[in-house]
Amino acid sequence: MTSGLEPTDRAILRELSADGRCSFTDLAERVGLSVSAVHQRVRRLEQRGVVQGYAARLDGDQIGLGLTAFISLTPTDPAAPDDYPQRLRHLSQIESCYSVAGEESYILRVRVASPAGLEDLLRQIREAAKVATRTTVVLSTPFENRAPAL
Amino acid sequence: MTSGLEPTDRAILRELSADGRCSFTDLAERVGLSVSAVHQRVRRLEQRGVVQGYAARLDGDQIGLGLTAFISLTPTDPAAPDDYPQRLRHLSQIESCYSVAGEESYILRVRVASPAGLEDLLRQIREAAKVATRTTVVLSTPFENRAPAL
DNA sequence: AGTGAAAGGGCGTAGCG
DNA sequence: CGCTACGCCCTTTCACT
Repeated sequence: MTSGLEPTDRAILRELSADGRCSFTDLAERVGLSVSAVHQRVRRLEQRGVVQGYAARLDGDQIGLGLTAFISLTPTDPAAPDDYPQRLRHLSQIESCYSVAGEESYILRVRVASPAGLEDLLRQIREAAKVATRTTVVLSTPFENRAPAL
Repeated sequence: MTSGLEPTDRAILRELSADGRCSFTDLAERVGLSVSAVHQRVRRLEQRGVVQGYAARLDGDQIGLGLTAFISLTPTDPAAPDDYPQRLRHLSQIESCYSVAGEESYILRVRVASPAGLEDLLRQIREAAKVATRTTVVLSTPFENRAPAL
């Protein structure tokens, strides 16, 4: 049980992680298979949900979202129902939401335009979810979202 | 100064964030432009570095990397040079590396197969970078890497 | 499950408004 | 900077192995 994934599929996933817009023709060449065989395998990987989708990676500075931060959430009312993701989903500045073990309950990764935008977002988060927040500002990002080790 | 980005470009980026493999023909239809005009704009966005690339989003469980964690780094030797990203880059389990303000110096997002894999990775990180680590294990991921608010 | 061929459509460059 | 035009390449399917 290595992960129920064949070497060929892993090679395909490696390529698509590095270049999500790679053509089937190139893909076929790189993994040493015919075009139609690769096509079939990619469709199966998509249907099984191994490939959940494709996304462009954008430069935060250039799209006017130059400030990244991590926000840890601690519930203020221990009796409240745990529906925080639902309560926070509408805030589009929150790009990722993780439920975690440890002192805090959730970790959010957010992107905003400025300190003022961060202040505003924190206010909205506290209001929507009734939580205490702890914020860690990102100064720079040496690397991000690298391709996983397949 | 909204961000030096035209509404049309923002529309294109929104589409490519949601579906990175979207054809130029579809893209043109959705943003209300001709195919070649869209093509030209996308090329410019790529050249300017606004679009840094395209990647497939993979299901961690199904690729044998079902355990995600955040690892905070604190230097043990205050006099050591700050070249931690260089020292850690070769560890492919580390998908993201952020330099942060606050008590710790760096936050890493990592993906491993199991608790044993996490233990092994922590050992390698301490060895390579001479740092103290604080690890927060992810229990579940309500949402991740959503398209930014353009 | 992989191959090869064939039909259809998208890609990408060119030239012009 | 956007549109039309056109040739090439890629995508997608099908019958065969």
